[in-house]
Amino acid sequence: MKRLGIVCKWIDTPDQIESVKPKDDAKKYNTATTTVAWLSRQKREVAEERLWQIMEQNISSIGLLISRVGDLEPEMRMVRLSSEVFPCYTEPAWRYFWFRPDVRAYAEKHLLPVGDIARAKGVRLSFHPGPFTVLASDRPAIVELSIQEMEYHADIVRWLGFGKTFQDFKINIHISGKRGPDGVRQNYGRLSPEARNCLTIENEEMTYGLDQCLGLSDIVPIVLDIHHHWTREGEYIQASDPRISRIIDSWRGVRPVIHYSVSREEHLVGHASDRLPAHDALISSGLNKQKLRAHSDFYWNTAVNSWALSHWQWADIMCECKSKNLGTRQLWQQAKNAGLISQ
DNA sequence: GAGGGTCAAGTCCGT
DNA sequence: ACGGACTTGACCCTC
Repeated sequence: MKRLGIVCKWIDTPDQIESVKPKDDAKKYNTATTTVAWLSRQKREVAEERLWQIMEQNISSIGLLISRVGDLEPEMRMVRLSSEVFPCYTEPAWRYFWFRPDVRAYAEKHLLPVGDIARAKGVRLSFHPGPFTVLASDRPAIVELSIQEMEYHADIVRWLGFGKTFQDFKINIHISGKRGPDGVRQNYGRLSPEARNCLTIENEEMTYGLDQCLGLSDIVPIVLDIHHHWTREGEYIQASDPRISRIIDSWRGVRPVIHYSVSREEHLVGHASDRLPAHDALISSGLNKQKLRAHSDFYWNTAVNSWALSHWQWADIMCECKSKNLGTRQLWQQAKNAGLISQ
């Protein structure tokens, strides 16, 4: 099955890109969170009560989200879960809460049925820990926190009943740190088996591009972000490119996932929506890479969409647009119109 | 309820 | 030095 994925959030209308209001129906599909600052201002009892309530609410919301995604057309049954399922899990002041036996017992009991929904409905799941997760950092303390962050995600994966086989669930991060690919390689061995089963590495727009990521392809699958690659190299990489077969090999038989986003339309003033933007012309017109990085709300350029869909033959496509499921459906519709979806 | 300030964390680029 | 981009815009508080 070929899939297009949805990232982290469910919305019903474009105005919810900004924010989902408390009484919006979409609220129930999305995770709640809190802040360290707010928790620290409360009495311990109040703070713990809030964390417990968020735990219950978020287990419910990811269950509803996965279930809803599982009712979509088969080609859209893929969703990235927000990292905020259990907020402050790796925050030193509140970590103790999440390691309380009663909290873990609750998580274990109630997350497994959520994972069962995903398995029953064929929903492909993933996480994308935040940019603070830097296994290749040259600062040892950051590496420690990053391993904790990976293990936080791995705990949830395990409770959901995944992480048992290679890439039954994806936890994707960047290289990012000064130690580069070797830093990832060295710390890879410190991860739990479940975290290692899930780990993938994605190419960045600025620092570590596809070629450097491919240096890790013997231990970890490579997630190609085609927009990052375009931003960094100015190249519309083609499915026939030899590097693609190296990426496919890194997934060892599992269908790869790539990421697809497009630059914001307002940064490409007056650009036709049916032509591929020319990277060199944009840069020489004074647009910097910073501007090219920012993700659009919708998939406004049909030519870029067609190029992205040309990769669908070999990979599932995670749709990183601000309009979330609305943008995923937009791309799905273009795929259907192009005859890429049967019936 | 709306609006504005605040929010754990790394790393980079551009001003 | 600092804002903003990536990662999840949501929460909290005041009016």
